[in-house]
Amino acid sequence: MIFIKKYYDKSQQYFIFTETTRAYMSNCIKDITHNEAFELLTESELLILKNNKTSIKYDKGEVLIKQGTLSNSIIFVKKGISKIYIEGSQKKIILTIKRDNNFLGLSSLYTEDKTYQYTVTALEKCKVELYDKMAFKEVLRKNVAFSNEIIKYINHNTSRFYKRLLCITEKNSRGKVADMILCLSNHIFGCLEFTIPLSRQELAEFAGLSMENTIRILKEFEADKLIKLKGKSFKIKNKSMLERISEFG
Amino acid sequence: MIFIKKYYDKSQQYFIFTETTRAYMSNCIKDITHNEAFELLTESELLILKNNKTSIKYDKGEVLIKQGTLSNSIIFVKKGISKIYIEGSQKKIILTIKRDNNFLGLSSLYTEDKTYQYTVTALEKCKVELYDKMAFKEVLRKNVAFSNEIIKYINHNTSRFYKRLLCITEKNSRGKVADMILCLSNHIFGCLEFTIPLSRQELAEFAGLSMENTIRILKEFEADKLIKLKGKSFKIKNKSMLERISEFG
DNA sequence: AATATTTTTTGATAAATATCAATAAATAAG
DNA sequence: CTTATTTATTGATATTTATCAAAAAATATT
Repeated sequence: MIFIKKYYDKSQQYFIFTETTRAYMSNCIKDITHNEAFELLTESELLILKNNKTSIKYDKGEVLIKQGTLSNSIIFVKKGISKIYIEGSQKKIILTIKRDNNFLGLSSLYTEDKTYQYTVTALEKCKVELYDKMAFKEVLRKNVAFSNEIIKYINHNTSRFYKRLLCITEKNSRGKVADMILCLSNHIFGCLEFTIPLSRQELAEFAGLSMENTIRILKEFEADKLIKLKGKSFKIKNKSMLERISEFG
Repeated sequence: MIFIKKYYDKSQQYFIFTETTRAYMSNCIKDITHNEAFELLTESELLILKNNKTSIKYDKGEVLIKQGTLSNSIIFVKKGISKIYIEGSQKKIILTIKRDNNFLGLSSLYTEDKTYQYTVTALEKCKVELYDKMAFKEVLRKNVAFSNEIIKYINHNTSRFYKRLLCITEKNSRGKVADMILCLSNHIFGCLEFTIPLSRQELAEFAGLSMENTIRILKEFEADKLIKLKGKSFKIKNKSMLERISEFG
């Protein structure tokens, strides 16, 4: 159980450590979809939602949720990838990238602060449904199975943030970048080759680093044949090494 | 709205910035107590909990919840302060300090991963009640008002972590230490003079810094008459300056 | 296609923070 | 009360990371 902290060192091996007793666990746990929640609703409850629903299409770059505005809606993203981020006074940090069939805004349910805690923008064309929060809460009050399913989604989200917080405090910059690449691969795209809808600046905001540093590490990974880069297209060539860098870096 | 980032500079003023349009918002939002939830329960529901309850006393330093173990209980802390932290492979990070009348383990409800995500240890003598998770879930299923109140607690917690994540990524070390002091003052002790039940190492884990760096900054704050230190006893002497350091640092 | 604009990349440098080592202070143990 | 042990502090140094500036590449505009 003793790990001697190392530094990623091109000349020798990547790592020097004594034991490897733990299996690798990605910090980016698999996301879950939220569509099953609707199956728990009765006809009349579905009708309440239907009567208080607006369907909207967003183009790439458009804002679905703006941090600080009143949270009047619960959003269900039917189609499209979006990024959730917090805007600080000087920096932005991308909390997560969300795929289809996910709720947005659940974390503003029942809070004293009636505003959204984060901003969400579309990374590609998105089809969403806006549910009036009052109506949504009415359904929550009526249907306890639905309510508990929502708890499940919220807690799943929380788990991810615990991991993220640990990642950000504990890992060095290479570990953060490796973790991000694995997260994109495992969680968002589900394959080893993908094209990201993010700029280098956004990648940096996702990793929690400066843009220059992020780029430099990506290039370093490329030079060491861990990944192949071409603009926004990524190819993972040595996943297990990335995992080790993510874990020990 | 333009802030010229500064560095805390003893010789001149602490900060150089052009405008101050935003009001200070602590990153450590006031914690809420969880005891009102019980008032939402019927006699029979209270009985279910009562029949599946164990009352335990913990001494200082004892582990209430251990990260990675099966989450079989929902804990209600009746009395005493505890620390919640995540154990990484090389570092620990204290998520928060919890006071009386708070649930622990709510974030493990309905998650696929059946284990606790964090460790909780008593910082002083604690009186807690362990509720069997099955029984707790049964009550959740029966009582939607209770269930929604639990959502409220979970989301309140989430809000705090968003702020914490931002704090950790955005602030420099002085900002982090200032924020921590304000958090202890506002949130945990509710006054300007208090004695912390934490070692310097634990303070560092709370701030997300090395111990040496944390100590140095504390001494710096003391030299600049922002705080008065004596071992574990703290006295805040210039709160507004700490707030500015927390906000701009 | 030529030009302007933005994004990405590289290099040099400065700043921030962690680490290591040594000492001092506080607490515990005998 | 003295000694041992842990915790806190200080100083020196190395490492990490951000920042600034400039160049290259990619994209958008005319």
